[in-house]
Amino acid sequence: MGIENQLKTSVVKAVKELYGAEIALESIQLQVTRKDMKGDYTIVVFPLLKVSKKNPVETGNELGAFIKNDCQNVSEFDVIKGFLNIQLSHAYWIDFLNKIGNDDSYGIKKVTDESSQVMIEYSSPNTNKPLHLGHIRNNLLGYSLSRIVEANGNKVVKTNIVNDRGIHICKSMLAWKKWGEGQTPESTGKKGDHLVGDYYVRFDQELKKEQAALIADGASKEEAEASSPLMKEAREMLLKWEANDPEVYALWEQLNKWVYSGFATTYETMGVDFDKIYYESDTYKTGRDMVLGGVEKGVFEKREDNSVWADLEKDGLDEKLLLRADGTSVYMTQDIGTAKLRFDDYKIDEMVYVVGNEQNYHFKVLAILLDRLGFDWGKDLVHFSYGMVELPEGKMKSREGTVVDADDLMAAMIDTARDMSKELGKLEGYSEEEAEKVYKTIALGALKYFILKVDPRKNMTFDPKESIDFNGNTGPFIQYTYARIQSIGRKAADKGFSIPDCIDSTTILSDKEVQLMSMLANFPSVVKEAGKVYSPAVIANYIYDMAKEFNQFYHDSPIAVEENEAIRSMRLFLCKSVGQAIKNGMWMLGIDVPERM
RNA sequence: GGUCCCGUAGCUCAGCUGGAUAGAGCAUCUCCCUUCUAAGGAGAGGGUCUCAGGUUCGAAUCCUGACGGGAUCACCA
Repeated sequence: MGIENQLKTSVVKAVKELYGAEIALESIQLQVTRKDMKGDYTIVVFPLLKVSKKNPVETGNELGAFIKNDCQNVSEFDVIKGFLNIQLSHAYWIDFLNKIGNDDSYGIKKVTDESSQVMIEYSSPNTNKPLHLGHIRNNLLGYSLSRIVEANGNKVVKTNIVNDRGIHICKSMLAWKKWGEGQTPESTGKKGDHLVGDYYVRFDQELKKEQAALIADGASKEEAEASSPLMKEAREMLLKWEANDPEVYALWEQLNKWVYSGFATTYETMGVDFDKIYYESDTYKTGRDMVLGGVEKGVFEKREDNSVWADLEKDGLDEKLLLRADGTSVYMTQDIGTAKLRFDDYKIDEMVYVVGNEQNYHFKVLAILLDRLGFDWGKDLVHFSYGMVELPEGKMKSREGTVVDADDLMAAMIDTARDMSKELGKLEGYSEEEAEKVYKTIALGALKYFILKVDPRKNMTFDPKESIDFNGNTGPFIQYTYARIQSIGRKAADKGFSIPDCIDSTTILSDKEVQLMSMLANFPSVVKEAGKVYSPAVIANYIYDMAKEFNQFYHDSPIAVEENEAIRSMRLFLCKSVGQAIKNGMWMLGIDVPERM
């Protein structure tokens, strides 16, 4: 039985014996004691006054005395106002540390054959332009989420749906064909996704020019948009693509190949990956079949013009188009098809979509539609809805060139990490290659932590200047703490001290040491909470607190240089445990920790 | 206009299943490297938790309303 339940059980017993009342275990308010107060756990006595019929302090004292007597792990208690603060014995904490100290996967539950399987969709890029800051948040959240879900003992399938089809793709294809002069990533030395992205921008520029010319000739804005030859050409290209025109198809394949190789590099740098990638070009037809099947089953309605609709009025929503009059699919159709294929491929107990909150409505509708089509999990699908990333000067707008490119951002941060590291002279003795690896670890750690530490559902402001700061509440601060712990281990080894496998139960502990152990003890429940609310931020803030706490301990307690052997051993063992928890927590964020920095 | 989300220090954010004196980081100002990594530690200043009601022994946290900001309501994706 865990300590929290021991304490609660003891309270129930106390209430019964002292006041003759039966209370439910769950009704007891037990919390971790505030850091600035003496004690490890706190029982809030206010709710118990009804049965004790005494004042808070008196009740607290009576309960405290009983519990101290009843529960052997309790060594002290004191009552402040209506709060009963309980202190556990040092022997309890040492026993706790001995239990977890040698567990490399502390905080991470084992995945077994019986575990549920959770599919997590994230990233989902368009193949007409490179990844930007918004995608970074998506990718980091999705990846971290997959780790957190796994750490909670679930099997995870990471998946990506690539939006490789549609008019936007044709725009870059057309522009490259018209003005590309056969340029390739090799001939330009450009990453494939950037090259294709350039032509997407080019299309937009040329289109604007064309429309401006039409308007100058007296056409209205609407007329200009409707009659633009470029747009017409793009639409024709889409039709040809759908009809499998060999030339268009070959062009599409070539540009996509470039984009995919560009994306692969970006994903690699970012440190994310997928177990299974779906392509919209493969799923949209299935979606169309599903919708037509729905018409036959009578759950959708076909109109005179051949368009297909879902009536969502009884769900309090509007009508939703599922197939256009010309039979082509829309966004929703594709998601239905993708869902079908996924469920054919995997046994999925839970489906999580990591998609921005601007699509809340879309997923609300999707859940209803999947449910109507007979997917058991349809109405239970999880839309992990995260907020937008804004810049200090406002929203990112691709047309105004205020988009922060993912590759540029990561490269800039690696440069900063390199400069700073060299200036501090921390990596002397490392080869160029080893040092580069550390720079990258630090840079990506800073970026990932910066983004993951904020509550995912909130909009966040990304200040490039601030993200490059490696001091304070940052990824590098935590990485540094980890590196420090490793350094202590090396120092101890140099002096011929080894880290013990367990420590003696009579060792005396300082308040700070108990505080650290108590924080370590919370790790599993933090992981559980993060999994429940799908929030990497919960993990991030927890590790930060732990690192901060450790640095205070480090500052005023000698560890490897401590003279007393029992204390030195205990501290080394504690260091190791904290290091492991930091490493595992960072793993859940998808952040690596360096041995030196 | 309907629906949904957000509003906490100058800035960026924690805290929100109701509990003790509302916490960090950045920025500003002090101090600490002849003990293990100063990417660190200690301290100071900075708050009517948007506002107004309500529920409660107790509200930043729950409820209602207002104000401010955002998203969405396409035969776009």
